[in-house]
Amino acid sequence: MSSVLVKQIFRDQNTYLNKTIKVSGWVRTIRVSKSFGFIELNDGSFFKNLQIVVDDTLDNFQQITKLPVSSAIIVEGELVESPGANQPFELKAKCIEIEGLSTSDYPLQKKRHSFEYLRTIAHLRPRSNAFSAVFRIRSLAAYAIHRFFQERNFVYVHTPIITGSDCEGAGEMFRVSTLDFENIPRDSEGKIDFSKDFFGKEANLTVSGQLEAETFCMAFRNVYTFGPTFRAENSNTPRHAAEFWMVEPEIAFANLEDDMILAEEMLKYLITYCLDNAPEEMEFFNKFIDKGLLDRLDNVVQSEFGYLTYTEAIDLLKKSPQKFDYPVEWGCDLQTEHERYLTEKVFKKPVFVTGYPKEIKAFYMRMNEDNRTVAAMDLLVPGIGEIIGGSQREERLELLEERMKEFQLEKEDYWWYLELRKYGGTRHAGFGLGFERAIMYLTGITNIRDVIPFPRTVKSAEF
RNA sequence: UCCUCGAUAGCUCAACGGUAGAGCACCCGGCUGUUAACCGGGUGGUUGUUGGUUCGAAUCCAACUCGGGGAGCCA
Repeated sequence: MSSVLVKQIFRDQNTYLNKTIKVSGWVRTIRVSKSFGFIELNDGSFFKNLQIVVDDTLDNFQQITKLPVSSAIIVEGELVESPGANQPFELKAKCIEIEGLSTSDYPLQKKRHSFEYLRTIAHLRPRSNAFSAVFRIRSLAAYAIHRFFQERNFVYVHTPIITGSDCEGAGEMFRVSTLDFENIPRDSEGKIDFSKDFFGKEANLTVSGQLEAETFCMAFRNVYTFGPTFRAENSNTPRHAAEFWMVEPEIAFANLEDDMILAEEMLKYLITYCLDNAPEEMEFFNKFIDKGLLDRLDNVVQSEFGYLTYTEAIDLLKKSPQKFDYPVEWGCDLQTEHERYLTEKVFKKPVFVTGYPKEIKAFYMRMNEDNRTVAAMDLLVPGIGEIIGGSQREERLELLEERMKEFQLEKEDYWWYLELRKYGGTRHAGFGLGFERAIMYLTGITNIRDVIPFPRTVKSAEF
């Protein structure tokens, strides 16, 4: 007899009810009396457990009742309606085979553990309810990203993880090198001789696939990247990791408005997909992690996102009755407290801020008519802050070169990027979505370390 | 990197200058429909590390390590 997945049983119970079936999984908990007992079995396919009823007609009943938590077993029995209130059906075991024993010092107990503790046992935490839910959502969300773009004929580009161009100034980078640290080659000026290194030049882990994505954008029109990204910043916050995943679409013949429409549709698609395909997990988050989660997500899906310009935002903040620690002045970057005020207090939903002063944004962003702001947008969401940053790209070669000069960037280092403007460059735009921040927003989990299977952060790369 | 709070049993916490405790977990026993099952008993500690103050330190002080929260940087 072949095994049935617990998810199949829950989704299609009429097919299996009153039939003899076989399931396999791990013991989450056992409750026993003298001659009968209950096992909660989780087989990994589904968030919920299947209740197994055992009694002393089983020839290994004594052994079964003493199984340590997390033992792996194979159960054959009849699926029947359950008289208990907490489950619609249960499996009356006829035969239980022990696949793999656990031991009584198994660290996960059947009570609530702190996220801090679970982080110290990252190899076991996917077996807990919360992380089982988080990582199934992460998987579904990744799939939803691909579906969203593929349905719209976007081409998925694998931009390089190792990059030779120190582009963008998007952040501190991790160096990639095979040089012998004990014996570093030097040139005649005493500087490190990277011509002796593996790539014959300095190389780093990517901080963004955007510049490479733009090359494919000019060939495939609409493209996206989805992969790991690295920042070597000494950030110690619940929202930053050294290794994280980013989604970066890039669209041709498009302006900033098209970019924002795409971002809004993508986020709504992502939320809807997870609500539709993992209702049990989403209910769990709503019940145990963040009581207002489902209401908030529903609100996001239903409502139009807010829009305002940076200049309007500054005016709003200046008129605000709320006192801020940092002064508000046109030309300054918005502080976290300002962003939170806008998205949490004023709009109470996701809000796009556009048209930032050129001095505080990257060189590739398109100059506006006023010659002092650029066509940039940040999407701010309640509880997380900035979740998306994007812009229309500067397609006018002279203006782009001028901006690079202001940023003291060498034209030669960006020769291929500049050629995109030379050979039939078009209006184009794109954005970056922090995948983990999206997962945090979807689940209500407040620490990025708890939405990454094995998080890498400052002073931490265990597992 | 800065500010701030914390570290006591496997886990979550109490004890706040005078013999280190509870709940859960775990072990033993009981229980014929449990739901973080229940009832009875038991095991379990160099109080993060190092140094200092004191007759006496989990408790006061200092440094370090690690962790939480806030800020900066950003996604």
